[in-house]
Amino acid sequence: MRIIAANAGIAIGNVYRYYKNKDELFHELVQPVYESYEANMAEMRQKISFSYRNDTTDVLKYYSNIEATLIDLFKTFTAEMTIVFNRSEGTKYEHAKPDLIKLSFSVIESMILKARGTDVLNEYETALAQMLSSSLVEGLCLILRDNVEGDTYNKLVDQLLRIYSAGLDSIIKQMEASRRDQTE
Amino acid sequence: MRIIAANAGIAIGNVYRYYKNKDELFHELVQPVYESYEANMAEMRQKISFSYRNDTTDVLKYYSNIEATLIDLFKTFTAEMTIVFNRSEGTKYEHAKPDLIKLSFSVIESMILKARGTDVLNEYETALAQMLSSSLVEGLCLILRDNVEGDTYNKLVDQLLRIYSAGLDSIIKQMEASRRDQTE
Amino acid sequence: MRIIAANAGIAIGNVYRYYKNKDELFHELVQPVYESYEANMAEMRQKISFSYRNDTTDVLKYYSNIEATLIDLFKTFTAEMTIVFNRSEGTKYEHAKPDLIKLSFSVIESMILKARGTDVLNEYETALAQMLSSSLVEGLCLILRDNVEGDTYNKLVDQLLRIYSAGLDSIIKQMEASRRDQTE
Amino acid sequence: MRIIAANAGIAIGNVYRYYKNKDELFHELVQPVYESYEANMAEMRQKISFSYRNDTTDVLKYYSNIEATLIDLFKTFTAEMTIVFNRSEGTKYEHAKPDLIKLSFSVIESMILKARGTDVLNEYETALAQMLSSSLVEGLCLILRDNVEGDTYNKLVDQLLRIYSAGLDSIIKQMEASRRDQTE
DNA sequence: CATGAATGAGCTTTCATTCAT
DNA sequence: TATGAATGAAAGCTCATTCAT
Repeated sequence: MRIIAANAGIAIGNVYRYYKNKDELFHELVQPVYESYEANMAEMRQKISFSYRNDTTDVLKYYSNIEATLIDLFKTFTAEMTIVFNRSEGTKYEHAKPDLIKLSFSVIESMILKARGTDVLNEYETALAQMLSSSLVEGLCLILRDNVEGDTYNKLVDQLLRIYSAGLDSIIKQMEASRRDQTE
Repeated sequence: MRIIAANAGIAIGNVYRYYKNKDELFHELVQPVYESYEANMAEMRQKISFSYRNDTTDVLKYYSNIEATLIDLFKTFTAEMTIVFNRSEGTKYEHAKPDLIKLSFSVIESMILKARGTDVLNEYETALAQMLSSSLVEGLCLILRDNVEGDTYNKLVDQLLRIYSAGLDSIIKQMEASRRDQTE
Repeated sequence: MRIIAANAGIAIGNVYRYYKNKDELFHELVQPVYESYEANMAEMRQKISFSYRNDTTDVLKYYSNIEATLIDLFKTFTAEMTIVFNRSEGTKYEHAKPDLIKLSFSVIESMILKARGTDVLNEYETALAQMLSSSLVEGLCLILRDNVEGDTYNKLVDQLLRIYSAGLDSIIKQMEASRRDQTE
Repeated sequence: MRIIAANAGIAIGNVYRYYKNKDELFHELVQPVYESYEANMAEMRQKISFSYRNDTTDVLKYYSNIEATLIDLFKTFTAEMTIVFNRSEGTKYEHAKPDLIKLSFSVIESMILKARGTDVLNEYETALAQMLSSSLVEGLCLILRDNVEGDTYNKLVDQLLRIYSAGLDSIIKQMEASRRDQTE
């Protein structure tokens, strides 16, 4: 609190005029960004569940959605989003990153289920989907964390998404092939 | 220290019978694992620099090496390696993960340089190589962090490496193509 | 306690077989020496009060008595007596040195009273007697503290007593002279 | 620190606003007084070594110098000087009293050497000079410790110095006499 | 009897928080 | 409103004391 006050160029006591305590200061800072993130997440979930019902499976499209949202948020609130994603253990924001991973997981999951023609993922498939979604999200976080310039941002996110998309494609094809083999 | 003692089910004073202070407890725990990791890193660096001189560029092979080493260490010392990789800010272990990323970076760098026929990466290529190496290492960390069972470990790491390898291949091909275009 | 046990060459726990706690160990060590000292003090007080009544004023004789007693005790129990005289603040032995000083004071006091022909010391005389007695005792303590060899012990104590005795004599004579002046 | 804070009537945390830690509190208190003392000691040493070269041996004069210095310091900083002289074991001030004793010793030593016509003190003479200097210094400390009023201060110190001076004189004469006996 | 691992009260120090000015 | 001196809970650490072996 001393350091925060010093950086703000005000007296320590004065911080408490605007924020009841350290916790409130933290929330007041992160809350609006987090709410914006949550709203976008809800929208994305809806879009994705809609496209399921309409049998569209263009993965890249969903990810582009997520991408645009995140890039926007990160560009505007880099520090806050970094806190939400990487420094929120023990706060109510700690589920932010896991939520994004869950969303990503559900997309990958439905693709695998379609490819395999089954209803439930087996143990390995679950681990695989979990790994892909979390490493992808982690990768996106890294890009956003390390790159200041906007143009590079977009290019790198595109590259990463393309890599994961291609990787997922090949995994799906593999699965479809092995499914045909088993059927014959 | 109180919490550690409580978790260990012993009195706080007793912790100090076995570890001189909080710092020593930390190092005593992490040091041997870290040393093992450093030794493996040194070996990997040698192998990689050797293969450079002999013009072998089978990326997968290097990554398999790194993979095997890390998997071994993480399997045996999951908690300690997690600390070294994710909780070592402000300690002498903090460069462990960056070092691995640097190693990965140098592999990717040399591949790009060969494909482009140049000596130095431009700004975007640097950002790309940085992104690929750090997201790959982060992905490996995630797998190792989240998966207990040994067999799944290996399969997932293989998958991730295959994805990045394929992604890198396509990027390289793209670059070679654009190079030919420029030359003609 | 650890250090004491280590010096004694026994385990820490074993110390508590013989001494209930640190306080008791301290008292058990110092008590007998202190009692011996107290007994001697009582005796000296009696002798001195006896000689008062019999109008003997050979100061040196009383001091020789105190001297012999202290030398004996210090020679036999150097460490313990040093504790009693110099390291007993906050314990029941803390009055040991003040008591000796008081005794010495009472001797000097009675000599001054006789020389001045009065019943009570004035403020300056009190301070003087206090200074002489305490510095003498302190001097004796120093000799006993710093000198190991017995023979030197005695010679130095003799020297110091002679100096203070002569000093006292000259002060007394001064006082008697100024008394005569005032009377005439 | 709790006790110091309690005695000061403030909270423990507040002590650390004014003193970085316990050590600094101690030094901040004692340092200026100690420096003043050291400066005076240096001056005294110079004066004494000068008078040696000029064959003046008026002991009383040197002691008066020391006396005036100490009285001044003790009067102004009674508590601090008491700490420097009696409570400084294990700190950098612990040599303060020994230094004063050494100075006093060197004065007495040179007087004895002159009286004896020798170059080096024998064992007994060393012990005697040591005893006289340390008991004198201790006596001065006692006066300064116990007496608040300034006038009494000076008178008592004068008395003590006169006693030791006279005692030293008689010892010196004794030595000169025994020297003549040996020569004849 | 002897041992030393285990205990926990109490120490110095830090830092979020309060409140008189 | 703004200030920063004052507060005290809690952290790391020490050491006299206990107790199972």
